[in-house]
Amino acid sequence: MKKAVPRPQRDTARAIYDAAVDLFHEQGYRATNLRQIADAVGVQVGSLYNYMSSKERLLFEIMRGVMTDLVQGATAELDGVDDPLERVHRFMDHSIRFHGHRQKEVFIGNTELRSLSPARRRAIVELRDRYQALLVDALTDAAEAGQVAVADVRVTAYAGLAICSHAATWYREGGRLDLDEVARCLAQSFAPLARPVADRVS
Amino acid sequence: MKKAVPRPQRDTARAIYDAAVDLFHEQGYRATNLRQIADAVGVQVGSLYNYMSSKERLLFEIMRGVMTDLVQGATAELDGVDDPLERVHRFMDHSIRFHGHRQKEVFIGNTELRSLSPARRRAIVELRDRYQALLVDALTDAAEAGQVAVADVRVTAYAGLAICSHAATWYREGGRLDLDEVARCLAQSFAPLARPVADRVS
DNA sequence: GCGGCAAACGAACGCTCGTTAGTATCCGAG
DNA sequence: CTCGGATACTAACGAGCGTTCGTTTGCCGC
Repeated sequence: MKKAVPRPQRDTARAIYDAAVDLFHEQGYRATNLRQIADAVGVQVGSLYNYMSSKERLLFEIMRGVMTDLVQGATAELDGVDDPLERVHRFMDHSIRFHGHRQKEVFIGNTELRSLSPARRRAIVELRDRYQALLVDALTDAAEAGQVAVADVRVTAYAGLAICSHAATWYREGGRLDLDEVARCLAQSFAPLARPVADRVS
Repeated sequence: MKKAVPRPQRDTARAIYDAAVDLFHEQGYRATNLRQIADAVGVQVGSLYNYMSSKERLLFEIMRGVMTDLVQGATAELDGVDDPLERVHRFMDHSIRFHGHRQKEVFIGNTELRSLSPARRRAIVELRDRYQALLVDALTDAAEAGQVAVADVRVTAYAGLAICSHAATWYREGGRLDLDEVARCLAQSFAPLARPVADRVS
């Protein structure tokens, strides 16, 4: 009677992941129900449970995946770079690009922390803290080396992180500027990386 | 049998508003149910409807209130100030303070746009656009006057706005720094407002 | 004192949602 | 050819939620 035929060549697990990313990004985790995800995949609700153990677990996988990639990417980017200010620059550049490329997942990661159980939230927060520490440390070194003058390293770092994560909310691929230009302009908007403007009036 | 006694001197409408701000901020709009709000107020669920027409309307009132105050406050702050760069400075300073003082409401305003019906969302977006335009315009003037060198005015403005709104997510009253210090440090982290550091290496 | 109104109560409705269970179908290994 | 494991389907449960409704209570002006 009904076609319980698995579509050939279809990776359902991946399709579920992608649909969840899209919908969580568009509507938020709480506002998205599993029937919407099932529809997007082209499957019945119950079938989702062949691939996941719970809705919250699905959210967690998304967040852990993107945060892990973010930490590893930034760490790799800084590897072998000694100059502190250059480290700050690399961090910002990589972060902005990452937030542009994986904007939906990053946005979910920044937004849905509250939707996780305490234990899972703790795991994500730990990744986030490791990521943020990379900038705080680089900035601290740069300040000690006299490369930048900041009133407070931690607060300044928050400003830099804000610039990066905010990009995930407004950047659109194919927009007026490409990611290269956006990354350059945003990085320069962060005071420690601003080129000294010789001709600046006062 | 039951005490249907209105507590004397109690402004229930205000109590509902305050409880909603707290809970929406802590848990998000979707994750908060009216029974929690009623509990916080000390009232039964049904009684809430003596003061509001719907849950979404309550959210809308919160968002409209804070966004209106933000636009008006920033506009007043810039009134009579002619120097473009000074306008940028005033905007940032006021915004950061506002985001610190009314962090819960502002956070809700930045976060729960998705939870509004299209018509209500449009009203809030319009307020937000007016607020953002203040910075974009000031920055444009400053660039044209040669006071700052920016690769792209709009993107640079987004960086400034990011710094302000992000403050609502991490600033805590009574923390290591008071709001004055935070405002000064954050504003200086925004490149157009960074003091030229004469002794900066390279 | 009495009538009316504001404000609160308790109970219920109707719907949505995450999750589970039992069953059917297909494919590949033996 | 047949058996078993993936994978999908249908159906349902049970809890939670926003909202409505009829009733009750107490205060205030007449």
